[in-house]
Amino acid sequence: MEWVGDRAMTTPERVIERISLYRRLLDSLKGEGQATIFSHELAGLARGTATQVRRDMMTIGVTGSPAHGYRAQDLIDAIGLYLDSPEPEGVALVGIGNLGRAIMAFFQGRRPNLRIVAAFDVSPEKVGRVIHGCRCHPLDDLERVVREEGIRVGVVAVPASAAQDVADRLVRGGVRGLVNLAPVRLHVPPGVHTTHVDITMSLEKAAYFARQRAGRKEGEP
Amino acid sequence: MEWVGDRAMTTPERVIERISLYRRLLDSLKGEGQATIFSHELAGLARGTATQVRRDMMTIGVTGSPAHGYRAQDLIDAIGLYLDSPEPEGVALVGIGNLGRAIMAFFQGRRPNLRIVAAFDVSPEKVGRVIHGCRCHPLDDLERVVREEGIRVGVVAVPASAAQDVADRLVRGGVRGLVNLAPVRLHVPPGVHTTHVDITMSLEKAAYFARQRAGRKEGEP
DNA sequence: GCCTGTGAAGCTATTCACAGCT
DNA sequence: AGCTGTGAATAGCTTCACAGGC
Repeated sequence: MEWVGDRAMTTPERVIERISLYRRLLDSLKGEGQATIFSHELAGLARGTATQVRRDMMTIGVTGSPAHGYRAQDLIDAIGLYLDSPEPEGVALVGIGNLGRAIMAFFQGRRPNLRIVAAFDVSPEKVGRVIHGCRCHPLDDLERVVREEGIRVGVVAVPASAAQDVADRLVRGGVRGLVNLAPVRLHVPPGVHTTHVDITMSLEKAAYFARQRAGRKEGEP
Repeated sequence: MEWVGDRAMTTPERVIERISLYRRLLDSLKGEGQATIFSHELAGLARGTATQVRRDMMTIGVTGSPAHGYRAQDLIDAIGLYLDSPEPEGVALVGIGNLGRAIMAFFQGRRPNLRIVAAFDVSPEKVGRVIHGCRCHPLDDLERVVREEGIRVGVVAVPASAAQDVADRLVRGGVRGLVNLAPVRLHVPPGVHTTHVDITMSLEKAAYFARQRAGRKEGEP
């Protein structure tokens, strides 16, 4: 984090999104044995511009060399330092329907520092089971478990009608960051961050822009 | 749509996202019998500002009255005119895992104009079945079916390793708008729009912003 | 040459501020 | 008084352009 005077310069969301993406790209790159990368290469993978990549590198304090570009490991480390919490962080997942299970499956051992450690559902037949290595609790225990485990991040994967109630409980339990997958806008107190993942909206958007074809030669989305 | 000369003024993504959201909010509002709405009310629901709502109204060409605000039905109609295709539009969904099924379930009769009409999967035991009223085809038929049905919008809900291949097939079949749920960046030819829905990224972002504490200061050059 | 790092310029999106209406 | 519609101002983000280094 950068500071100006005694005020924290909070990094823009867009930058956080991009460096999260960079890390994933670099991870898979490293699997292929590539040790260094130029800004224009990373830009190509991330579908951005080289200048923007270099700006982002400035933001996270990484510096490369004109001869070889950036060392992939440097980037990964710097991004980790920038994005991750120093200690492992637990995530609560609420709603173990198809969506919830998809998220669990996907997150399985993906980032060691950010693990789904508790799941919640109203459905009694899911409670008590262990899905993808994660214990399932009844919804009524949400606030207590979240507080006891010191969980600060929650994922809302319940139907729209239940989303606000679930968010309220999570916040009461101490959660400060939410990912909401329900197609509603949550109301949360100041100091709690929520990012909305709205698949309906994305589909409508894609349909709209699909119908905007016949654009001139200009290429980039 | 606005035009400048003979060139389409393409509406910014952000605006499309917001008006899609407005419509959903208005739909549920109408269910409760509210016929008119002020900009500040809609802004409250959408977590935006009243000015921004009024700007968006300008964009889609809706005008309200100082006395009663906007007529909800006017807004819904105008948004439909702006966002929706004149004829019903089919969507192809690729990947019938948890994520794909969640999307199907959610979209069930949601927007009459935008329906998932074909699903695809590699897994033989899914093929041939009808899930959520939608026929499941083998992946090999993707290009043919998409072309035959004139499908222009596709949803990629397959594992990361398969996403680019699926996207290529969709595009070859004639798709011009993609929603990608896999955690990779797709490479598509100019003229094809893709919107990325990246749950991993959202989670990392939420975790980052949840942690607004006085952390380390970035130091050594 | 081709690269990085970065001040400055250029754009885009959002907000301000106020005229005009009811 | 309270609201809409909107030019003007502002804030935020991206790209340009070039100095400096291999």
